[in-house]
Amino acid sequence: MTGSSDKLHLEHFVPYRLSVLTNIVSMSIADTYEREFGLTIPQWRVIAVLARYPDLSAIEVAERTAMDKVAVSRAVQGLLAARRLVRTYDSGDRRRSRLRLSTAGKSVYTRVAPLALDYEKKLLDALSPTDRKALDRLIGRLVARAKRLAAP
Amino acid sequence: MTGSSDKLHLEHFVPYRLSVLTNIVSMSIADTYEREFGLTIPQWRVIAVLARYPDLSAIEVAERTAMDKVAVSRAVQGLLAARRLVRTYDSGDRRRSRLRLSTAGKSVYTRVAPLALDYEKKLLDALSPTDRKALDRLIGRLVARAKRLAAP
DNA sequence: GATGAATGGTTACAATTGAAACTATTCGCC
DNA sequence: GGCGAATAGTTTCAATTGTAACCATTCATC
Repeated sequence: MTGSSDKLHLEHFVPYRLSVLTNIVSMSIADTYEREFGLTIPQWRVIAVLARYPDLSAIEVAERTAMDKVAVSRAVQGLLAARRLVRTYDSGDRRRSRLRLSTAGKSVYTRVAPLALDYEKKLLDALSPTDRKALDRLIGRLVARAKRLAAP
Repeated sequence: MTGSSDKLHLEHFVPYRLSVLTNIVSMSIADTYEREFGLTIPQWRVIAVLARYPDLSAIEVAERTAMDKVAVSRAVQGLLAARRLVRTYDSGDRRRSRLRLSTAGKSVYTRVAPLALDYEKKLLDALSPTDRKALDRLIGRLVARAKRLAAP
């Protein structure tokens, strides 16, 4: 019994479709952040996580943003140069940085966060409340599964 | 009435979660294709679409793979160098190429396609049949909406 | 308390990607 | 049939990203 699923059509292949969706979404967002705030997406992620959890180290930021430490290091450099971040070092372990938003950084956050939520809202307006819940659950399950499949 | 949705938590922000999911999936796939077949993802997309629709031009390939013409040009170069593709030119319009898989290219396709479908199957095993249908529908709607939001 | 392994973070270099300019050909129009 | 605009595809150069090597500091063990 050979279902339609055993022939490969790119336009029905889930990894491809996810990639197309994510690209469109990420590019829309990146455009806005870059144009209006001079922020890259990695920089925005760092700001978002530090707004909620101040005084994380770079590695802790990496864990919470799904970025690697090099990406965090570069995002932090940019934000420091723009004076949107203040960096000190842990007195107990001088390898560890402590990162927090400057006043300017907080201001960027309070201006960008509503835009981000607004975009998300507009995107999810395509779905019914039930579908929104389903999407959330599906993404969670797929991430868990994809991680397990990638593990070895 | 301020629901939980008006504070931004990266870990619940749909564009972020989509990006994380897509990265994990794409990297798993890219690893396999690269390691076992020396194929990049753009190259794989070109092969997949030409397996189904032979004799497309580069621009037609671009339309069907959501890639831009530069990405297609580079993928085609790699595939030509590996002798996995044959290129001729349209006799009526000599700007247009006609691309088709060589014997070697077809052989790559028949070996990669089952792996791709198998990965997709394993990924979707995390979901019930109902959820799989739902995912398909949700992705479709989100793509349509994201395109409209990006349009202006 | 010295010494090698581990950790936090940065830097350097190569590979990938994106944007714009470029070539070749064809189309539209007079 | 000639001339400017448009199209197919490539190339070039800069910017981004990935990988590995690299410091500095701390930890574990002796």
